[in-house]
Amino acid sequence: MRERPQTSAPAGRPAVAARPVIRRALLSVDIVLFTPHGRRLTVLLVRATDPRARERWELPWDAARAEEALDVAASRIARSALGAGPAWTRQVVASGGEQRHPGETEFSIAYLGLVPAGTPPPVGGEAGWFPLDEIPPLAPRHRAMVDSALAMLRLELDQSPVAFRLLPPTFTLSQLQEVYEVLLGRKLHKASFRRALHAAWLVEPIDEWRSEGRGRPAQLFRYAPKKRRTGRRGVRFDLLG
Amino acid sequence: MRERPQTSAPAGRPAVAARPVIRRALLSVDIVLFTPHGRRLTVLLVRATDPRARERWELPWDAARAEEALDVAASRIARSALGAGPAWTRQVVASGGEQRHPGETEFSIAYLGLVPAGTPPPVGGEAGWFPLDEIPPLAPRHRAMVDSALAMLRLELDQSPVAFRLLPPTFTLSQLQEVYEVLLGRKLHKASFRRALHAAWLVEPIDEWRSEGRGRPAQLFRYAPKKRRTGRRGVRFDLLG
DNA sequence: GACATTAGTGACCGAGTGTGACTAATTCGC
DNA sequence: GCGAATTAGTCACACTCGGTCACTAATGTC
Repeated sequence: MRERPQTSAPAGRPAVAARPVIRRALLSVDIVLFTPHGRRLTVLLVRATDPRARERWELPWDAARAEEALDVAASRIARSALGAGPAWTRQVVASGGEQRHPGETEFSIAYLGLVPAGTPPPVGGEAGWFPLDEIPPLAPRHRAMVDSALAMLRLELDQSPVAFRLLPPTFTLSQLQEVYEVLLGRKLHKASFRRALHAAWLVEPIDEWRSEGRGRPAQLFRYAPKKRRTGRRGVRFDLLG
Repeated sequence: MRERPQTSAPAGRPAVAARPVIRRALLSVDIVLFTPHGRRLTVLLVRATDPRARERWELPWDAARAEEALDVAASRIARSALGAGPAWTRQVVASGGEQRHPGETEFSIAYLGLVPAGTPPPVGGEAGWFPLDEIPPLAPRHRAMVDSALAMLRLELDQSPVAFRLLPPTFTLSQLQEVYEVLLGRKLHKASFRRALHAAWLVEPIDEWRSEGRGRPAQLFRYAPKKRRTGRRGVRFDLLG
């Protein structure tokens, strides 16, 4: 049980006890927006809103609003930073006061968002897409959010069909595989990828082919999940140490 | 980019601009404490701290404190509710105002904690362990936290060696398997379980046997992780639909 | 038409997993 | 004492899954 309000007597309970008075906290919602850029994954950063440090970059963020759900806030902040909303969002982690936040907020809730390839950053150099290995120095809490968001994204990749949200309604399997490779940050073997995809009944071919430059034309597919996987695996002990 | 503070001029930036004024929010930290009770998993609930609804149950919670890290707060709240600290904690989810919280806080950060079997609830009927299928009605946000915490616990089971924290330093493999079964909520096959455990190099036998009632005595083991698994799996498409 | 390039599939192999059956060592009931 | 019951522990088989190589197919380039 949590600590009692000081008004409650140690032995009995007073007939009318006051509710505990809770101090209000500074709480931000921050979003890590990813988009593929060629074969690299990039993160959206904006110029610091603190006018005393305009040369610094930071993740898009805003204060949490009591009347607004957290995921709605994340989408709003993304739309506000980018013009368009993300194709998918997910909560990543909440962090407290031990690491500095650019807005000096006490607590922050980080979201992850995916944006389709080709979405331009807004005008005027106030925002930009940064490849993962070229991210400028960030406030510690924002730096940790980027790392956590990337880990969460890769965990989520084989749980939900997030990759399809980065593609147009019809796509080739090579396009799909490239999206997975960019998000995972590693190459996949073509035959393995297609075998797993086939077993999952996630896509269906349509009667169209697309020829892109040289090479054999590729059949187009569309996202059409059919079966549910039972997926009853045993214990896996996938530990690291 | 997020909305500008109203003090910044629409065209240029004033020479000295004020930082955006952020409204403070009511933020709680709530903890879902699990412990095995026989072959069932149970959750710790305490009497509502709101004196106007003492007959209701709720999860242990308290307001977040700016000077205290969130995981430290979760441990403190657990210790305050139970006397002893949990063997392991993990952040589960942050939730906003759409669901009611018993303390009427605007935002909450839920933690999950594991407590070794046999830890008694504190005196006086102010707290109790409830089996998962006998949980009394809770505030909507707390009900959702319990469900999320259980899902998170099961996800985490094959990622980190959490089950070992519920056991004494030496244990039999049947004990270990039973802990996994209680946490997962389903039976496991003995041979599969031991084969996977052996492959993961997590335990080592010690030169002691324990006889519990009838049946062949079981060898004792201790947690002693040896190797690191490479664990490079391909894409898995473990979707539900 | 030879070649490069991209798409797509088949087949093999080894590792991993679900499962039933078996042996081993103890207590309980008689 | 002795068999039945009970729990511990292992083995072996079948099947699946995932990594890999090799091959065919269809296009553009020269």
